[in-house]
Amino acid sequence: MGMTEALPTKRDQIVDELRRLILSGNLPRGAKLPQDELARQFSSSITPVREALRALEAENLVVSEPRRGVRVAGINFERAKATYIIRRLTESYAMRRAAIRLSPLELRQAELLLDELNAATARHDSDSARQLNKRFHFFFYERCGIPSLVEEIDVLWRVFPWDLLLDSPEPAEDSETEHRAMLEAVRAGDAEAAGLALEHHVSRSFIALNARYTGKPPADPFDIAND
Amino acid sequence: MGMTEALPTKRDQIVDELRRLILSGNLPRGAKLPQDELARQFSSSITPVREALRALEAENLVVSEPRRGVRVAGINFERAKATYIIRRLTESYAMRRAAIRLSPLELRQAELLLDELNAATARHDSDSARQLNKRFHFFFYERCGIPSLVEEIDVLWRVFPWDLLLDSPEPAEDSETEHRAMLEAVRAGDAEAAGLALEHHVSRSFIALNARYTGKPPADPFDIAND
DNA sequence: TCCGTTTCAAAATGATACATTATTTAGAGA
DNA sequence: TCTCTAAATAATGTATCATTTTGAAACGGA
Repeated sequence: MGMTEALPTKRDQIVDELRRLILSGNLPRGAKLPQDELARQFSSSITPVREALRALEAENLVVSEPRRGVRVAGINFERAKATYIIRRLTESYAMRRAAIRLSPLELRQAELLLDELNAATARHDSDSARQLNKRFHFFFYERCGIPSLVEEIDVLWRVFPWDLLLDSPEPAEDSETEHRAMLEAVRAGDAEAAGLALEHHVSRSFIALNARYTGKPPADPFDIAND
Repeated sequence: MGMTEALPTKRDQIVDELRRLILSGNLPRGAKLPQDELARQFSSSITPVREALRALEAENLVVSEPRRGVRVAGINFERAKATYIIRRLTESYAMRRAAIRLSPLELRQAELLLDELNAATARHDSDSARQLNKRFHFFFYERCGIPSLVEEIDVLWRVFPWDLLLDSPEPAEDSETEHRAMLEAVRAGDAEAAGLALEHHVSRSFIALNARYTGKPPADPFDIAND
């Protein structure tokens, strides 16, 4: 077979694993990341570790002070807010495009995905749920007709501080309802409704986070007149 | 004084210098970047060079194929398209917010900036023109009330492949008309009109680029039904 | 000549070891 | 307890080497 096998280098494996550990909350914000210890844990020499840390530094996932080492980057709520705003704008645009491009078969596949996701949520399998949530969202985005845009949205998801949401998981019913609304809007071929459903989904998520962090009343922070 | 002196490491110097060389065009797109040669040129060992290349890779300034080395990133028209889309969405949102926040004094300042910009364009001072263009745009964005969002827009402008526009500069009259439209919409306090004016500005720029690169008729690529 | 295979050199990756420098910690002395 | 000093710690940088892969050159048969 002409399959070109992906040959991941050790440094890439370390980058991916560290990113996963950070975003999943296993490595708390501010934790020190000593090269020799990482090398031991990843069964490698320090050379790939040092390269991996530079890559993560450029992603703003870790911060480095010269000669003092590298730490997991602290929470930057303001940055998270900007990411939410850009996610909301960009993903709703992709959603509008996808809404008029999905075939009936693909719609059925999306529905099956949603069922899987809801099942995982119901049995509190948060690992599967998160994975399926991403697959459900990207099932639409990937059909927006602009691959490079999907790539950029993927970057937004990768750098998104998911661990912010860890301690107080989102209300499952809300998410379920919103996902269903997105699906139904797409089924109806209503691009505008699909885009709005996604905007509402992202907004509601941020409003909850915002209220928890700032203690402010849940006014819509996306309203151009607010803040 | 409690000034903490910045102590640049060698790898940071290499990152900065390579970035400068790439963005200034001294290192052409696609050029190979062999570690040992770079080490020689920067009078360092290979280790700092390898770390520097990882950082630049995360910035998308260079691309690396495993076991095949690192090259200066080539022009990626598809990626430029995604950047245009995200710019259009994000900057028009910032513009809408700014439109209801500018004071009469600031409006006057914006007008003076625009006069300066038009003057620079008229005398074909493209360096000043580009700088003033950015100042004019960001004069609004910076008043949207969300600093972190401005930061992200700034990243979009920094990563933007401006050299794509080098050989055929934009029609100056179009830009001038559109800038004026933005300003007048803000003067009227019409957030929606200001946002739309900016969307039109970005769209028109991309349509021209798109036509030149793909030879396609100038259908609006932002229309969700197109492509 | 054209095409595929073999061989070989170059380069990236990874592993060690060590020097240098700055930070942190521990401890002695006040 | 506080401060200063000294050792330990850790990051940075240098130097070499082994391994693996790629790219190209050499080779040989159709």
